[in-house]
Amino acid sequence: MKNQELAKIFFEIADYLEIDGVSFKPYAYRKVALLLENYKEDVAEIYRNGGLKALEEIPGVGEGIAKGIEEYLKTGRIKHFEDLKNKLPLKVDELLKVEGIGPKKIKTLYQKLGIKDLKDLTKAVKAHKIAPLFGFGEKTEKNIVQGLEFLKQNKGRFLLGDIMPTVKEIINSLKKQKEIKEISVAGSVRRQKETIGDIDILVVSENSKKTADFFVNLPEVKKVWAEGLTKCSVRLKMGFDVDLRMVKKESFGSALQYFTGSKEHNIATRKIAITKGLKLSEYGIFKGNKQIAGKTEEDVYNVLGLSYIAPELREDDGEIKAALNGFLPILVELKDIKGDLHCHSKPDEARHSNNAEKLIEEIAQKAIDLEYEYIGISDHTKFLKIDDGLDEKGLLKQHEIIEEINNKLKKQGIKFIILHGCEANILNDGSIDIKDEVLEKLDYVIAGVHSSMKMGQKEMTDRIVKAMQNPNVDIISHPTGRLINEREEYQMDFEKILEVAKETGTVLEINATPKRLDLNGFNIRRAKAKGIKMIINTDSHQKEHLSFMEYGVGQARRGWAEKGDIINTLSVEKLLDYFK
DNA sequence: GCCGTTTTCGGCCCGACTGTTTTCAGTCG
Repeated sequence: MKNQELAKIFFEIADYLEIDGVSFKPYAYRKVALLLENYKEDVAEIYRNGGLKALEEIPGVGEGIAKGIEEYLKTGRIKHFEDLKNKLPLKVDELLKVEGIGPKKIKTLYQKLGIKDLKDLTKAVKAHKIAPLFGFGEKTEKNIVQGLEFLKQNKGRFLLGDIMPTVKEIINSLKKQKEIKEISVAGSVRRQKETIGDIDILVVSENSKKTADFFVNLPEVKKVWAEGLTKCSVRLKMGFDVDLRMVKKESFGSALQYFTGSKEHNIATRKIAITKGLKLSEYGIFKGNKQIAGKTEEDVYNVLGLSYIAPELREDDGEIKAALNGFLPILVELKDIKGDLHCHSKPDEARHSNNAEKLIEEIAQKAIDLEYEYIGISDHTKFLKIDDGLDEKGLLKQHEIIEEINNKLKKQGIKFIILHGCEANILNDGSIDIKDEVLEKLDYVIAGVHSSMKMGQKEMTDRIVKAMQNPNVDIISHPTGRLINEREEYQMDFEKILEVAKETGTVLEINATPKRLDLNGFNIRRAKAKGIKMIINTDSHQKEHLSFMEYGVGQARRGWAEKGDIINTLSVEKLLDYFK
């Protein structure tokens, strides 16, 4: 899609304009770039169908940007952008990543020292050329050194699922402190973003000094950046930073709203405040000097004339309008989930063990502890030899084992059932690696791509379409194949996949494994818009992984999914009915 | 450059902190 390419260009144009001291235009370009990054329709398609006029229908796109898009689609470049680059031949995006330097400093550094990229900058600080510059100084130079150092060792953002257990531990430790009256995590963790930069925790404390001391001395803490009565910053042993912010009781709601973000959502809410003659900040909503709201988030939204917006929706992507009109979805919740259908019973370390029955019983017990009504065993199949995939014979044997365990549970009077499925392989030609007469005997069939992931768009689309058209295939696992920070999505026509899923009633998986989260929020929203049913599965390879469910639910919520969109909120009878 | 239940022109989010200044610009979240 040209969307991403254009988004990148518009972000860079915004940076260049900012360096050039142009005001307001950067804001306009960034807004469009942000929108295009995740825009559901291909701009090339929009232009083909409706020309410039259609482009201007896109929110944030006016005459100027529409012409820019047209020029790029026709010639592959935008003259305005090329001119800016020629005027200031810098690696802007690279330099902006250095903490402490922004557009203005970049311009000075280029004009006075000819610094064009990180390499030049590193050389300049080593030669102590920065400090003597007008408007700079010793401290600034030192900060740049630190910024460069951090950039070098910074491995990028952390996976939500990797940091969440630690965050919960810290919150629980803090909750036990008597002087803490209110506590919540904020930031992108609260919005359930798939990757996280750092953590913000908000508290109301009756004894800030005591709370601060307790926090910086937690066993998870490796290094303390700052300790104060309103803010403490630490780095954890795991490598990410946590800020504890202590706020006043009467501002807790507005502070939580502010620190939860997103930034774009905050800007939008503040603009609404302005139209009502009010001012919204992290301290509250003010009419003149008088605070009229701020104790709870609900108050903040209500005073703005909005219904309460769940944190997962706060991306300025339509939620404000929906809240104004009372059209917000009632999002699916973890407690709505009645079972998990993607569980492997052959954990890596026990791949060749003979106690299959015991392993399945353990998974079932874990699911019972989670108050599920059912669990589905879905091991890999024979094409994946390295994963000890089951062949037809193995699947039938497993079927008997599961039946036995179910009988045992029944005798014990436990109202819980183990369903039997598999995660079969979609081969290159779209066929399934297990015979249909065996697939038919299973309660359900998941099919997924596990090989030849780099095939071309048409081939891959045809391959998955053919699998969905197999009447025995109920669910497509991790539909796009992406691995966060590791691997891109398959090349495929996702719109086409969605259409065929709708036609065939195929369920698309929301895979809750932290590095997958596939479908992600964006694609979930596209699928929902088409009326496609989804299922949230953990793809667990050991029983502890069943707890990944919360991250899948988080993505579903980011994708505006409601209970009715997710089939594992159904009772087992209705679920099996659906598969039929 | 975009946009309009305040405007087709005149606006465009808010506050804290830092480091450089001597009242403030730049950066960050």
